[in-house]
Amino acid sequence: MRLSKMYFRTLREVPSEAEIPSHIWLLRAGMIRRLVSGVYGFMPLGFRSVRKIEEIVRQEMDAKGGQEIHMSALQPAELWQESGRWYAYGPEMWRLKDRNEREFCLGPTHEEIFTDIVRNEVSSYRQLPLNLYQIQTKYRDEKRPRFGLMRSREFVMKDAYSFDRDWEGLDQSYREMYDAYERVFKRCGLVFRAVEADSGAIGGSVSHEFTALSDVGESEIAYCEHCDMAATTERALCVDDAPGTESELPMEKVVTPGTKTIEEVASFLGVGQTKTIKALLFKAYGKSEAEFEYIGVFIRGDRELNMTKLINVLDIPEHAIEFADENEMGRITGAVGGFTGPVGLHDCKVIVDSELVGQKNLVAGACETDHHIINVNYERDYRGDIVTDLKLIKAGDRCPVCGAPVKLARGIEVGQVFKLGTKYSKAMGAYYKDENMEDQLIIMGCYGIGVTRTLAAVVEQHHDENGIIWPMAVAPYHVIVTIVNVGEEAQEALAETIYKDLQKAGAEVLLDDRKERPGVKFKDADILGIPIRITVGKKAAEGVVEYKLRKDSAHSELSAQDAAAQAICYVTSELNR
RNA sequence: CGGAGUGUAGCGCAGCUUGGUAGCGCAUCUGGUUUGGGACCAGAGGGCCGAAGGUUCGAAUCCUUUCACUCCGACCA
Repeated sequence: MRLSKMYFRTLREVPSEAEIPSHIWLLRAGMIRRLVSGVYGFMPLGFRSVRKIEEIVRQEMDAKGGQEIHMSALQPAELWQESGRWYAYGPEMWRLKDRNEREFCLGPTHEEIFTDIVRNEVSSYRQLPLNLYQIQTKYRDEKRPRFGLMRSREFVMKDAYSFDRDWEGLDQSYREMYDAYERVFKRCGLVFRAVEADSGAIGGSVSHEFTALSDVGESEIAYCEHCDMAATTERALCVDDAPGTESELPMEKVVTPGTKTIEEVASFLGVGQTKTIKALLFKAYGKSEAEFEYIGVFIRGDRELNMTKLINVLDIPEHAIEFADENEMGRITGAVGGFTGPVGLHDCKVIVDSELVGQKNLVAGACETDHHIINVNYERDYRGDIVTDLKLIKAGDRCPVCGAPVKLARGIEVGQVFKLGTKYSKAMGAYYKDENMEDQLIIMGCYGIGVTRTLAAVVEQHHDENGIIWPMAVAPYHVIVTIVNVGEEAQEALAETIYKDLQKAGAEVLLDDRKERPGVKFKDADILGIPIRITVGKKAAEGVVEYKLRKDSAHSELSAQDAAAQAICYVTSELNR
């Protein structure tokens, strides 16, 4: 492709909408363009890279026996009502009606649709196992679209669904997808880690998230350097501190004026935050706005609540719970916010973090404004309707597997795999007949890769202060041949020769034949991040060119033939890594 | 959704406090000189100042309402 003919424009300045490197460079390289918040279009160069990722995904899916299909993004509400997710999915689902007022959504994911297809077509155990996938546009009306392709409202996703006879089959399918994912992300040039994850709105029991490590990532993982433990922080189990050994002292109400926060209470009473109880009052909805209950949650004062653990134990969708407001708090506790405690709390479900059970003589709110109670002990003074781990893991906490201190890291969630089990087959009636002509539920798994997010993650990990540095496998082109001075016949002729030779040898080549000054071309080549740069300049008459890799600063002078040969060799070796 | 901020030419911004009918850099077009890391000179085109109301002789500027966008928090591929 000749740059003089290509539809692209690099930007000299950083658009004000962009904050993080992937967003900045994809915009500046002219690869993407925003339509509205969270919705982007792909320009020729950007779309080529998207297709490269898709192709890698296809190859790895097909290698595991996956079969590609393509379902509509437009989905009827009925299927979602069958699975129960029409309500559970919440406001993130993009809903619409047709002219007859029939309800639809733009698919945020496709479990229902694939289950529906399969229940109608699969009837015998002989048709299983089955793995179907698609690469398709998904819609999620995100609360807060952010960071360009990182969190967008329209995005390209590969979603695969496995259908097995039994749990052993699912284990096998899951393992194969897991392997395929490792290959996909490795081929894309990502540094990533597979970690245990919560299954969230998708459901199921076991799940792993593939996280491309990056400081700008929105996903946080906890891992251990002494064992294999690695999990998202929302999933990671926490180890309770050892129980206190001191004897239980009698409770005593004390006056603590204006001490609303844990810090204030602890410093007012001169105790550590580990000797306090943090109280959080929530309002949780059932199936409708009218049906709700109040939930009092108690954890040790120095801990943070893990919201995911809470909604999991309550078995409600995330959008069905909110903090109680000041009026409700007053009604339930009889005090203003900041003085809620578990002792004498009525009309409210009480959920207690397991760690509190063993801790002795703690400080808690007295459910009376400006008062706390000291020497509060579990069992003797209060009990929970539910006692479970509700803590958010933090750096330095003990590893739940081996006890060593855990570390935290940030990353971009580029893929996730789930063992769904029978969640959808049961709700939607997807059965097969076994050897004895008996109906059996199909056992399902589902597997997603954020294709466009992967593109952003690649840029996030592969750039410098001058622009993108594409890994060969996802680069829009392999080589860029720059004519330093268009108009000089020797340069033009030699560049044309190299351009055609490289193309004949199978390389994807850009020829910068624009009537621009050299500086402009070099800057653009850096921004675009094409892995190999061949510069045809002053020594063209002698048949000599410069050969340089985008990732290196040094270049070498070679004959045109040698440069072309070296380029082909490098492309081949990189693609086969 | 809560909090903060911003909407002025394709992009980045100034002007707004103290109203007087819109400007700078980049980009674009023309001519010329340049040509190894985002050139220079001369000239030109391009904006219902986010939208709607209001105040005023007069509004980008003041007031009200609204929409959009970005950032910080809770959620996901």
